[in-house]
Amino acid sequence: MTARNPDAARDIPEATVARLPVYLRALTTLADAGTATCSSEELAAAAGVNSAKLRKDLSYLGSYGTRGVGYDVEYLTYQIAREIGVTQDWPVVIVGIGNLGHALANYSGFRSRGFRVVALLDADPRRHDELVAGIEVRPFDELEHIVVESGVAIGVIATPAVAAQAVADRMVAAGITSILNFAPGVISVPDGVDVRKVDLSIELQILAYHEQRKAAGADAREVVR
Amino acid sequence: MTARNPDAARDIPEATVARLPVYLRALTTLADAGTATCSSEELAAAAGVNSAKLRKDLSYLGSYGTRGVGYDVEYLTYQIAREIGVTQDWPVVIVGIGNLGHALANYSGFRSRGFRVVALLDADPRRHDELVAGIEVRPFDELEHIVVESGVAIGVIATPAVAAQAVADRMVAAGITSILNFAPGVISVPDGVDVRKVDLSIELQILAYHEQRKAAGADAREVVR
DNA sequence: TAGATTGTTAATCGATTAACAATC
DNA sequence: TAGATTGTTAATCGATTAACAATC
Repeated sequence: MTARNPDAARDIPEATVARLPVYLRALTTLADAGTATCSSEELAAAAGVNSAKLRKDLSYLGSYGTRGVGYDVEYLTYQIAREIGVTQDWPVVIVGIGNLGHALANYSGFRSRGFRVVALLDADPRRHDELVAGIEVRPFDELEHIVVESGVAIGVIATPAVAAQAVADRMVAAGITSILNFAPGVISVPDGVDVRKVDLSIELQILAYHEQRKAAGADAREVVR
Repeated sequence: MTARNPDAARDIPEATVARLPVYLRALTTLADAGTATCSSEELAAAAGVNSAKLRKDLSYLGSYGTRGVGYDVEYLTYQIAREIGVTQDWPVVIVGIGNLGHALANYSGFRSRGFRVVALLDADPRRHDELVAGIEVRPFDELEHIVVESGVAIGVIATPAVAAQAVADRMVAAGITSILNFAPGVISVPDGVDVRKVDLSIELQILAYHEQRKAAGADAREVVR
């Protein structure tokens, strides 16, 4: 291996990192619409942020725009993709091929956005050998083997909550260092392993909180009227 | 309607609101394990945050703990549920019954966490009358009717990206004021409507960014060795 | 050159954290 | 009372934003 990307150490704020994929998606939309160049104002609108924030975010990556002109869509797309690390595909395993696992395996955006599903694993023998999105479902015990063979660094957990911690432990032991967890509840992992969590009912509850306050305001106005 | 919840106006920071559902989940876990009382330290551990943050968050709701003792699990559960607004069920419609819509409709955590799926809608006639999770899939055109009849305030979009904006527009016109969007891409809505977005490939790209930096560090160490 | 737009500065705002007085 | 733990304060840290000098 060679020494590369020496400025990878330059640290980009976490809030900015979380928006880079949003910019990438917005740039793709612009490119599909035939746009070759865009201003920070246009790109910000497409991404749903304000332009000051966009420019500040991009400034952490470097100077990829032209004053008075804007950004070259293709060039900026490449620079952001490179910074995120999705100029090549990352091999991914999905564990838990229930309803959600099916949906994830079939998600076509995967491939086009820097990821390649190399294996679908499930502990239930009744699911084995089934084809999902053209990929055979294999026993969970093959995890270690697959991680080593395919150089998998990222794992997706789509199991029921009770199984999630055990799956995470096995993933970490096998060498996986990034986990996307769709199972409800907290999983704990050693330092150096990143976990991101997607929880449907948490998202809905956050909406419910705001919804309740809107309703409370409406009630109050109703009473006054 | 009666005037209620006068302190609903007291504003709770957004970061705190986003964690309240996490605390609720952690409390449920503790209750299931038979725990009647817990310290901020224990609850924080179960929720995956530090205890100072937990206490600060809870302080926005009121004083529901006992110094020297801790929190009564059942009482705190109720107080947080009340604050979030999930002491009764919110009716929800899901639009787009593909793989993901199926998974969402079948998600059992829905019902137990304050939500009730009242309708599944899809624009494709071939999906109509199909039963998903015991609920009949109905034409998208019934949206307005269902929203009014069932008093739906929260809508879930699980359609392909191209349809998402049109669905959102119809939802807003029908009176929905909170949207959970699983379709990739930005949707725009008027002020007063809340949108939360769940995007699989964005989550994976955030993991990829950190993964790449771990790999870069390993490379550098490799070269030095 | 004149107009446009970036990249950066500096002020402001919000979130986190440690420490500890209050109090059970 | 002594020990434990909350609720709050205040300091710190990180994120957002407006404004504008730099520059195409």
